[in-house]
Parts: sequence; structure tokens; C-alpha cells
Amino acid sequence: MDDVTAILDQMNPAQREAVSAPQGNMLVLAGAGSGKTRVLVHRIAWLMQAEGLSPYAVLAVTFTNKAAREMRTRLEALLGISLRHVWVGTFHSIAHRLLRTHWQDARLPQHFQIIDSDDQLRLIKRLLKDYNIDDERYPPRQVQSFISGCKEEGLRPHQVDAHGDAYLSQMVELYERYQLTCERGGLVDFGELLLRSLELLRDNPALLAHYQERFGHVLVDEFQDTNTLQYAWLKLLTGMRTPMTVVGDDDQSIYGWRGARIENIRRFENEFPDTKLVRLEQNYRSTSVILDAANALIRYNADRMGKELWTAGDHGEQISVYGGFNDLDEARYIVDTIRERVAEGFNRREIAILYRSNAQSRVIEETLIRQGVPYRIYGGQRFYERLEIKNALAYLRLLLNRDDDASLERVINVPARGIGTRTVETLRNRARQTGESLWQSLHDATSDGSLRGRAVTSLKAFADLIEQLDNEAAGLSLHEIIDRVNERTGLVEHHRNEKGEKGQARVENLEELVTAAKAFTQGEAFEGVEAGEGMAALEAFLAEAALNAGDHEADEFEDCVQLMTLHSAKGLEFPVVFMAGVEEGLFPHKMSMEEPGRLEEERRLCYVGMTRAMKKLYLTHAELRRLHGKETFQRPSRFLREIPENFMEEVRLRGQISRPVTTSRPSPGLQQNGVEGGADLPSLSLGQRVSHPIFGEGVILNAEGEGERARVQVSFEGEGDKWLVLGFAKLTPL
DNA sequence: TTTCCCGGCCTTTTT
DNA sequence: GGCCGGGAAA
Repeated sequence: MDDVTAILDQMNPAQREAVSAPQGNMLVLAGAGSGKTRVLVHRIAWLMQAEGLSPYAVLAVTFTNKAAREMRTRLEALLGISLRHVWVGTFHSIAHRLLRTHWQDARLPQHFQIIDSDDQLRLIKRLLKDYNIDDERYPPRQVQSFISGCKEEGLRPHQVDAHGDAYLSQMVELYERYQLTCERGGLVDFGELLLRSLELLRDNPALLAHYQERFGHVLVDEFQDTNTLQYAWLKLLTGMRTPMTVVGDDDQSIYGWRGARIENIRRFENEFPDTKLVRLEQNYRSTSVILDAANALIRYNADRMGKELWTAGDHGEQISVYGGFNDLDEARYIVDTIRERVAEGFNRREIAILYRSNAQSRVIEETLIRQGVPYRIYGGQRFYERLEIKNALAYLRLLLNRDDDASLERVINVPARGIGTRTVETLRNRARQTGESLWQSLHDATSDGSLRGRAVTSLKAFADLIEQLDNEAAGLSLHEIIDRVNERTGLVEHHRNEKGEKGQARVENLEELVTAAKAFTQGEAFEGVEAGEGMAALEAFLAEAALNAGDHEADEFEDCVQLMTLHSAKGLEFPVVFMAGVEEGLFPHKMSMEEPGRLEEERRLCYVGMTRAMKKLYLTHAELRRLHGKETFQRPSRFLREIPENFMEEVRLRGQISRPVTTSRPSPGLQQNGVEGGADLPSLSLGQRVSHPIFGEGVILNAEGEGERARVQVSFEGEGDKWLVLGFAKLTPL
């Protein structure tokens, strides 16, 4: 039993209390950087070693695959044994597992497919067309979020009360039709995975009893991010008798807009019997300046569970605040400072630039490129979400299931093979009348003469292609199937003929898909699936692609500055953090400023951003910003006022750049065209690239004055910033 | 049927 | 500034 105490080694009293608490419900309020994952992992180890809990009896639930993977890896490292059979996974992967195992009880076809939100949206768009519904009044995205919202609340169409409201009734009807389409195609969306698995347990008492019996302890990470459905699912699965350890932080709840219920954390404490509350407040990440500033900011939120981060470490540097006169200047300050810090010895990968919205990254990227600073953008488009990949996957799905209308429609004319919208429309109408799938109506329509000419030939060729591929697939391994699909469908050829480098990249992605498939069958890519040969592996591979779409951390090891949104920064840490665009309307975002609840979420987002920083935090804003192609005057964010001044220092403009007249008065000339140079002078605008005979190429940062005497400030590569008089300097716009 | 151009739109994102 | 969708032209 001596290794039992080893589990508690090097832990602070609160951590130790959480890890070694006797079995029972426990809520761990874990502040940022308080060693949350460590506590969770050690808790599981403790339960197994000190309480004698069988590895089979553990269920650990996370939100992302990454978190699940990390938990498993760390647990294996701690215990020194393989834990492949332990149930550690995301809500969705666990729900998926239940549905695959009990597909009959769940009233699903054996080979049901998972669709992502993109597929879902396409399906909805088609539905609206099919039923001739005005997509101005019912925008597809709104319909989608209505349907997802219902599922997240655990509601089926008949359970939604429209109060006789025409708009809502229509929505409910769309939900119902959408659901029918999914059922017919054997399609399950993300919300459906959870809702269906909840219903599976709810409607099969024996099954429920089995799992309630099986799991001896359930652990949940990021509990503040659970939605109503996930909460209900946990409640059902544990019967509120199986003890739970849930870990969360109400101050880091930033996903309310996608259904997360911050109040679940309070509800848990009240509803689940004898819940023990443990607070982890000691922070191992940041300096006390950063923590005190973050604590002060978050105090402006009402109704918190209450928590104050502290550190035994250093006071640290003040938070630097820089107000640029425009977004270019802000970017330049950030990049200049990064270069200084790198020269001092920081690695680039230790530095992160965080922003509220993706659009902000462009200007920063351009500046980084100009100054030759390598960077990497986090997030962005995922591999399995790329157009060419989704097309290939759609063909693969058709191999498994011809009745998958969404996939069929996606690729029936990709690459173009003469099956236009009119032809597809005919098929759709027919399918709607007969209640059959598109695949079936394709066959009917080509044989009974209701379509003629070229359409029939093309449709037959398409059907033959699919059948042939299916036949050939029988003897092939997974990656061979995919390779053949890429070639035989003409997808590779199609992209090879595309002009520009885009096509080349797409061809490479298709090849990468083959490589990924090879890796998938070779390694045990994920638990519970015996990756067999060919078609059997294909099904597993497709599920993996849908559930684990985000796995693309390729050049992680290159030394790059890290760029990402504040949302994607959650859970990460960096020695040096820049938060850019700390301005009213941008952060807090104007869409979230009206409602107090949403404003508080913005504040939590700011809190999350600040607490990413270990040693040094920079907050920057700009007075004038180009947003959606328009110049806007911006005011510093209220969050800057909410952080006590004594933690911050204002950065002085270096080099005494005089503040240009043009930024302090709204000049229509500047806003539309920049500097009007007069008849024979070039017309220039802020941010424009220009070339100078001596200084070379640069970018216009600033401008003042008019006509011949107008001056512009240009940032030249290698030469620094210079003020030039337009009448003399020979500037050529690029 | 396909391609190209124009106008309107614009927060955050995982599964 | 860039993306998407719709409509018109080829």
C-alpha cells in the first residue's frame, strides 16, 4: 500500500483533499492553472489503488478528444500499466460506443453514420428547398441551431410547445422532417448521439441497470461546459447513486452560446446528495500581478461560486498596455515586442497572440510575415472538414450505405459529370413522393423512362461507378479502397486540373487521406475497434473522421509564435501572452454587450485570456481599426478600466511619433481613399504597399496633410519607419 | 450546365 | 477584406 501515498506526493492540501476524498459526490472548483488535470488523474489512481475500484468500473468523461487522450496518457504513466479498456472519452464518443453496441435497442440501423454540422446544414438547406420554404424567413443556420438547441435540451419535435406561434410551429415541423430524413438515411448528428443514447438507457431499464451496476465511479471534466442534455444523461446513468467527481470552473464558462449551462455546476451541488465541495485556488502558472489583475476583473461578475487565485511565486512584471493609433500600429507594436523578447531569449513557441475574432488575425499575420517571424495559427479549417476530403468521405459513405441521400447529393455531380440541378431535382421529387431514397429513385427513374437522354446515361454511369467500386473493395484493404475511390471517381483528376496552387494542395490532401487510413489500420487509433480489413475498417474510419475531425497538430515542433482566438486558448498556457483588440465592440463584442449575462461571459473570456499568461501579459488596443473594410473609431475596452491601474503600465510610443491630424478628425478623404495626392500624385491609403527607389518596399502606416504637402509614414522592410512628403518622395503603389 | 461576377454579410467552436 | 450565395452570361 506504499504506492498509495505516492499518489499524494507533491500535492497541496486542497489537491490532496480532492484526490483522497472517500467515495461520494464531489465538486472540485478548479481555478485556472491549479493542477486540475493532475487532480483528476490522481483521483482515478487513488480510487483504484486505495479504494479498490476496478479499472472497468471507471467512467471518465471530457469534452474534447485531446483532453481524453491526455487524461489516458497521464494515467497510464502514473500507474505504469495500459488502460485501453478503461472508459475514458468524450460525451460523444461514449454515446457513440453505447449506440454501436446496442444499435437494435436504440432503434438504429447497424451501420448508421455520423454526420457533422456541415452535413447537417446541407441537409437542412435541401429540406427547405424540397418543401418550398422561404429561406429568408427560415435561414438554414437558424433552423440548424433550433434543431440542435432542441436536442441539447433533450426535446423531440412533439415535446416542443410552439404556443400556437406560426414561426415556431414551422420550425418544429422542419425539425420533424429533418429527423425523418436522418432516420431514412441512417444518419445521426452530434446532438442525436447524446439524445439517442439517453433514450436508449431511459427506455431499457435492464440496460440502464447494467451500466449503473458496472460503473463504480463517474468523473467529469469541465463541468461548467455541460448542457442540459449532458447533465440529464449523467443523472440518468448514475441514478444519482453512483458517486461522481466533477471538476469545473464557473469563471471559465465561455460556451453558453452553444448550449453550455453554467448553472449546472450549482445544480450539481444542490441536486446530487451529500456533495463535497473542494476549491483549488493555488495557481502554479502565473505571476501574482497577473492573478491579482484577473481576480479583480472577474469580481465584476455577479453570482459566482467564489474563488480567488493566489500564488506562492513571484510578483512579476506589470501588465503592459499599448494603445496603437490604428490596427497596423497595434500589430507592429506586437511584432516588434515579440522580436525583442525573442532576442532576450524567449522561444517563439512560448509566445501567444490571442484575439476575440478570427478576422483580427490577418493584419497581425501580415506584419509577422513582413518581419519574417514564423507563426502558426491554431484552429482554422480542420483536415476532415476540407471540401475535397468531405467529397471523398461522401463517396466512401455511399459504398457503405446507398441510401445516404446527403452523401449522394454531395457527390453525384462532383466532379462534373453532366448531372445538373434539374436532374437531381427530378430525383428528389420522386424520392419525396415514393418515400424512397435518392439512390432508389435514381434506379427507378432511369429504368421506367421518366428521364431521358443524357441524364439517364450519366446517372447510370454514376450508379455503375459506385457499384463497381463496391465490388472491387471486397478484396482490398482500407487505404487501397480510398486510393481507388480517389482515382476512379475522378476526384484527383478534378483537382489536378484546378488552376492555381489550391488544386495541388487538394490533391495532396487526398493523398494524405490515404496515408491517414493506412495509419488508422496499422495503429490502434482508438479504443474498442478492431481495425480489420476493408469495409469493416471503413465504417470505423468514417466514425473516427466524424468524431475526431480536429486532429491536426502537424508542425507542432517548429518554433513558431502561436496565434489563436481566446476561445481556443482555453486550457493552454504561454510564458508571454498578447491580447489584441481590447476594445469596446470587439471585446466585449458588440453582439454580447446588451445582455448582462452575455457581457459576463465576455468578461470570463477575458479572464480566461489573462490567466493563460505565465510571466508577462500585454493588452493592446487601437484607436482606429479597419473592420469589415471600414475604418472605425474604437474606444478602449471597459475591461481595461476594470483592472486596477496599479497592475498595469502604459507603454509610451517609441520614437516620438507625432499623432497625425487625420486620426483625430473624421476625414472623409482618409476614410475612403486615404491621401488624395492631387492630379499627378499617386492616390494612397493606409496599409497600402508602396515601393520607394531607395528604401525599397514598405507599407503605409499613417498619413497627414493634403495635396503636395501631404506626408505619409511608411514602414520599410529593414529600414524602419519613415515620414515622407508625397510631393518629393517617388512612391509607387504596388 | 457551368462559370463568373456582384452584392450582402460578417463572433466565438467542439463533437 | 473575404466568403458565400444567387443570378446572369457563355
